[in-house]
Amino acid sequence: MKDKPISRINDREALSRIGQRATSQRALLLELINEVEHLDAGDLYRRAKERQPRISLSTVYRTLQLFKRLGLVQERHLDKAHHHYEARARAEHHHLVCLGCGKIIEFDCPLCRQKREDMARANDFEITEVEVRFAGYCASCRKDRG
Amino acid sequence: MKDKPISRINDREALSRIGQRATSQRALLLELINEVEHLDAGDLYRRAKERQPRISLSTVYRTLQLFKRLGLVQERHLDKAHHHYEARARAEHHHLVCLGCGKIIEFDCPLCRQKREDMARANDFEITEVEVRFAGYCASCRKDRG
DNA sequence: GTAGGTGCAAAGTGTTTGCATATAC
DNA sequence: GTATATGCAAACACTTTGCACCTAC
Repeated sequence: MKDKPISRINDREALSRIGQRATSQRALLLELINEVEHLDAGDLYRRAKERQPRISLSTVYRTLQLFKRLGLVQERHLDKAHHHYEARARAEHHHLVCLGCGKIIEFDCPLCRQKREDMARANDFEITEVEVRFAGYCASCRKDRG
Repeated sequence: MKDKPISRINDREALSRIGQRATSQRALLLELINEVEHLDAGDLYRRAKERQPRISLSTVYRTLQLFKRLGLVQERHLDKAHHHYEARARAEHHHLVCLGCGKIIEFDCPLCRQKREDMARANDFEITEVEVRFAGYCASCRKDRG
């Protein structure tokens, strides 16, 4: 089990520090996003409801938009159906996804970081999002498919 | 303007050669996909309708699924709202997207090809999809935002 | 002639929005 | 007290599906 970011005392405080109203919903969602990886809005809603049964799905969506705007989370496109979100504090990393079982393996790619620099310079772009996604089938899913 | 793949005589023939019924709708859609890049289902539908006004959106979706299954097109996630499709015959390449004006710059990345190999070997994966997406703001959109 | 494809309308998803109520500050 | 966030339900956009008719082979 991973440690929470040590710099954060608690989520309400983190919110007010950046000038946002610290509602219980926002604090809870921020906590969940920092605890669990690759959640989509539905996952987040289900988990949030366990602790705060009256929370609504629209609040989850609105809060995710807010967090995205604040740079607290990053949106990922790991499968076609939904967006996944992960805490932005984490180091840049990428995803290898199994299309059979949905397993996600994270990896680092220094070469991609280099490529990003090169592309930004060559095209006079300010690059703010990087997404490298490999997908396929893991060993055991390959076995199952024959 | 790019040449069509030279190996293809015409799209009806291409379809029957792979054992699929060569309907006029399929031939038209195949042609459009080979002509224009990064179309989404809606674009494709609108363009197809110009030449075949009775074609339906469900046919477009169903045909895209078929083509995907046959490996004729590849699905891309260039923005959140829709999937984009491109002809698979083309060499592996990636996308730099401007979040301001939507401009798409394609690029090649030999280093990513290398990384793909490494990841496949290290994790015993068969990697079938590779997606590298950089997004940000081009020079003129940066100017507009101040 | 028959298996399979098409068009249409209806149903499904995931996501956004309008509005009255509730809450943080 | 007031500006802002929430919950709910309704609206949206994209995609899929059921079914009767049509078409390629």
